[in-house]
Amino acid sequence: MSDGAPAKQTFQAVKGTKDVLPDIAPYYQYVEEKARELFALYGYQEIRTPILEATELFARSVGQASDIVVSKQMYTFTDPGNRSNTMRPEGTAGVVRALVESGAFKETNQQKVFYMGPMFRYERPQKGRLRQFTQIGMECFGIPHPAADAETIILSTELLKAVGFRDISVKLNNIGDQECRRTYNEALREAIAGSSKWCPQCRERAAINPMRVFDCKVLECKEMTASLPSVIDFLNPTSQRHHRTVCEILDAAGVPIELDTELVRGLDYYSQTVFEVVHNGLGAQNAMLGGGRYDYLVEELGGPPTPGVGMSIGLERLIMAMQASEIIPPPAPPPEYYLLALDDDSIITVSRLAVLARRHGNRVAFDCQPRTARAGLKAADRSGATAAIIIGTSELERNVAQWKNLENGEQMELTLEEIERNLSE
RNA sequence: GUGGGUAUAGUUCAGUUGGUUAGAACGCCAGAUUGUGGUUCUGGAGGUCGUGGGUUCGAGCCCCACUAUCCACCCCA
Repeated sequence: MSDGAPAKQTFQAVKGTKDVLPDIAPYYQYVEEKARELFALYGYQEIRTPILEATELFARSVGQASDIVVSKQMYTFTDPGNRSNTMRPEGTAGVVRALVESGAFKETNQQKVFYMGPMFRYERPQKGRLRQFTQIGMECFGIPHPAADAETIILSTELLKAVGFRDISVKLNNIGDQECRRTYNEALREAIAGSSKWCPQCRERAAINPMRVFDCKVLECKEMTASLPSVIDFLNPTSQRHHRTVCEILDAAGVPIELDTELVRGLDYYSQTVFEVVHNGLGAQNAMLGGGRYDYLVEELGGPPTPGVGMSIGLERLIMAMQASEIIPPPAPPPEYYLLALDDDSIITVSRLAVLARRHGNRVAFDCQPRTARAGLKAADRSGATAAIIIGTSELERNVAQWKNLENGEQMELTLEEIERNLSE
């Protein structure tokens, strides 16, 4: 500012955000590509909704139960027009809003869509938890039949298999409809009130969201949850049938499932099927994929009564799991040719050759500046190119170029015409 | 919101009880080869030791605060 050494300001990524540098980007591309392939096979269409939504949309979708807590974990701000906006913390609400708003549900209530993109939650970062993270998700609307639940789970596991995971198992549960859950929650409250050994937090959970006691990490509580009533015993006949059919279809499809009556989902709009896939390389936040049925959400968000089932994948967690499982995405293909200009006079000719080769679909590396033969070949070698084409003044004068095979080291002198012919293949 | 760990070169990390000029590996650049890669050898660049204060004759090391980061709790759409 004043005198002395100028202080150079440096910047770093905002807390809880992460750069996807070129060494990691292939993981994202690979998973996204596999996901797109599968969504196409299953007839799911892409939908892209804004990152910004009216705050009220999310406030409504998550309901009152976790209202206070959740609102603190959202990126909410007042825009210059004095409207309260929120950066989406999840994908489903925006998708529902878009389909309702566009009138899609008036033509047919059956919609199969997928999305992928960044989500934002204002939370304390830890392993597997960022403030900006990426989700790939899918939603199937309008089909109450358990076959839709099963298809969602099947696609999920097929995707994980396509990415390269082996021995994956889906944790599956059914939490009934709203009526079942009301009676079940009451039973839980009673059971928890019956013992004084629960931790203070579990006592609080009993009041707000009793099923969450199954997530408690206190050892004593964990032991006690085993003797709590099971949700399965509170399912009405419809829910029982639904659950059984989902299991039967998955069984027939050869999808390994692991029934887990302690698997819960907090929010009111969930119903029936809930599922999750965890991976043990992920730390405390070990779910890499989760989903379930939500037959009450569309109506809650102002649409016609429409059942729905969906899932979403936490891409960063999935990638961590890939790394823990040593699944490596295919690397970007190396250049076929490495074009090397030894001096400034050769740049125009080499640039022209690069354009020619690329127009014919060849991957070409070119430094866009003169390099010494030593530095250029070193770089060419590292690039993985199979051949280097070298031009300096002595080649320029004679209208030739050196063609060097980088695998066996053989080098020959070709006329520019011959080079052009080769690069046009 | 709560608790614990960490912060030294581009990266991963050493750094003795507090002692002179802060090191290694990898990477980068260059030379050996004045226009030819991989292996090898030699050399070089690159650090406000996170920031600010304190203790001390002396601090990368000890103390305090702040910041960042990691992990866990809480919560988990």
